[in-house]
Amino acid sequence: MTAAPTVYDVAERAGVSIATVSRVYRTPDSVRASTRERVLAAARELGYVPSGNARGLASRSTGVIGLCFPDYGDPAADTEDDDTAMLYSDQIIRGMERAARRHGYALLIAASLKGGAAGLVAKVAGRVDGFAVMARTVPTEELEVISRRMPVVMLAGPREGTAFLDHLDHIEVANEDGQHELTRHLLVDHGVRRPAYIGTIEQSPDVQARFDGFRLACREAGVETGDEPALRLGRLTQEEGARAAARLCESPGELPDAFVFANDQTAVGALRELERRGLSVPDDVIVTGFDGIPLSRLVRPALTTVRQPMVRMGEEATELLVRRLSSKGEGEPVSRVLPVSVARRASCGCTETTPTL
Amino acid sequence: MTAAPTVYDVAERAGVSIATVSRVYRTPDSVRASTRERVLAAARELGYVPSGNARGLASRSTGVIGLCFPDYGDPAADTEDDDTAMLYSDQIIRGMERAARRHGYALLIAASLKGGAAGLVAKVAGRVDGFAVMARTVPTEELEVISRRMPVVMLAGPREGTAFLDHLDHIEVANEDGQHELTRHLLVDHGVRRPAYIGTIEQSPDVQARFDGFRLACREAGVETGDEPALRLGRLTQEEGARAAARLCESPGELPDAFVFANDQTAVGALRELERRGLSVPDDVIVTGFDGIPLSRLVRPALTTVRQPMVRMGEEATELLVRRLSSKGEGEPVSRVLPVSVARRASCGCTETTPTL
DNA sequence: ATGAAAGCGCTAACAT
DNA sequence: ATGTTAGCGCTTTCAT
Repeated sequence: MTAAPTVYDVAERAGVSIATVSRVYRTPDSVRASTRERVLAAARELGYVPSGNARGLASRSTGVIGLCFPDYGDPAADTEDDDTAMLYSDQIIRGMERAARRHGYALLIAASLKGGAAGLVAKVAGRVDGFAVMARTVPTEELEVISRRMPVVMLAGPREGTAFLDHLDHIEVANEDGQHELTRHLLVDHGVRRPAYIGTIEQSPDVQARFDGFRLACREAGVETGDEPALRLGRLTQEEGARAAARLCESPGELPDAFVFANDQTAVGALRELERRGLSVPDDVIVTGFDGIPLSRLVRPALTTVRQPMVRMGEEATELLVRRLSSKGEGEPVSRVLPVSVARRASCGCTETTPTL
Repeated sequence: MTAAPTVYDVAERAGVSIATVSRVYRTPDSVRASTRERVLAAARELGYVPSGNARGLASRSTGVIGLCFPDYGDPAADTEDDDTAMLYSDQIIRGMERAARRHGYALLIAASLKGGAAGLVAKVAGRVDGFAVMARTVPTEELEVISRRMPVVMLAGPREGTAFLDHLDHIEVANEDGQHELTRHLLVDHGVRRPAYIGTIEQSPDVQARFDGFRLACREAGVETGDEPALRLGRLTQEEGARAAARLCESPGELPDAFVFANDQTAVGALRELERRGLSVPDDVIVTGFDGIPLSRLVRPALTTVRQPMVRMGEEATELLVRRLSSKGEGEPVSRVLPVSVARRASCGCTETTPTL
């Protein structure tokens, strides 16, 4: 690896000053065409590439926005299925990148390490003009400090917990609305009367909002529910979902006519357990999820769920950042709620849509 | 947005020199514990975050690796399906990021803009310690120049064309082997005798290698094929695939007993066209693809195809880069070929595997 | 263990 | 239209 040429090398070779070289890259029109050509030629011959670091340092801007996301451990999915299971973070990344590209920004992504997110923010923050953070990724305190220096937008993904710093921009999805609509569908269109909600132990805002939507729908339909979910799970995994289904089946009294899960993973786990027990979905019991992960389409019966627009969330995050960047961060904090949509599939008794061709 | 505090601010507040502040962040052990605490405290109070740019400039390294990928236009998939369709680039990104994380690197991603990739490399190269490039993303010439200054690894994704710069590290998948194995399966296990290969007009190395694998299998099985694919397509899209199927159905003579497509998209298009014509897959004709995109599982019949390990490719890319970086780029260029695996599904007459639960 | 000072490669006034 | 000259915020010898 040879030492990289600098503006000085190019300038000397082209017989101009370094300022001219700089101009050729920043404002080509401010340089006479013939001069520009000479500079460009010299640069090409030398293999010159402007140092992003030096530029960033001198101009106080990088042309890069960032994303911090949690270390999702290894995807719960079997390795076989590795590339089918698209994680939230992947979708958000895609959305952010796409929008960033349109605005001429590149995207820097970094996940917290399993151990601690120590230094994650610092690492990213030091190299970008602004960034998005998936909730629960970094300590609130760190964000507090950094958001005074650059735009930060909080992404309330699924299963989050942190109280939001109220001066940050913030994007979330309509958890309550989605669960409400889905539940109403079960109650009104499928005549469900004894739905069981399966939530989590630690009440994250998202899961709480979903439960609220569930209860509201029940109340509206005159269906009785307690103030508590039928069950609370420690983690929202397939295993836990399967165990939840087992518990519900074995508990005394009448079997609920619908298992309403707080996410898709657990619902899929339940599907498996119910099949093992020889129970039919949706005939014996309806099962629904939340999130709309790809797997929800693949399972049989296909899972009725609430789809979250994660790609869109990424795009919105970028748009928000770019706007802040061009307005120097002025203006009130924005809080945006993205709409969700209910996917009515076979697990609630709706006709399954044909796979897209 | 307040002006960001610098080492000077922290140093002053902590009553030390800027060198000490710097040491606290780079080599904490070289600073007395009490001093370190004072510095850290001052930093916290001030909301100090080290400037990645300044660090990079002074130390000539960024702790970031990059990825340049092509602008895949908007995904062919319907918007509805947006989050189900995981692109290659997404998978490579995931793989690279995962591995990068393990080595303490962050990942900078940037796609070429539709128009031209002008400046893409420069933009990325200026901000990273090394990077990967998906084939056909940037002009060979630019890479030539840059690879003299930092590690660059070429990712021969699907449908590529550029001749490889032979001094770059390079990762590709076993296209020929995969197509060979798939074809042999059709010939030997399903008794196919008149397979038709559908390739592309511009012979990219990947597609060429696949065709070579196809021919080899045919030769071995004593099945006659020409030196040319039955059909060459302009673009590997679903539309083109559907048109190809139509052409093959309408051409005089016996219908081929298998359509062997160069990728999944086209195969899926063919599936649709065949269904429209009332032909049964695999009874009337077998259809196979190549790539193993998620959609290939979702269609009915599920598509038999060759799965490419794109996530793995991303991981390998990072590993290669990291190795080069720690060895200062010494050593011969590496060229790695990743194994692929055949997914036998319904479209060739194999029992369809139950969707993963 | 800590400090002083010289850059790192560029941009951004300010001249000319 | 082009050149001069300070920095930008850090790391890195070299001293102490």
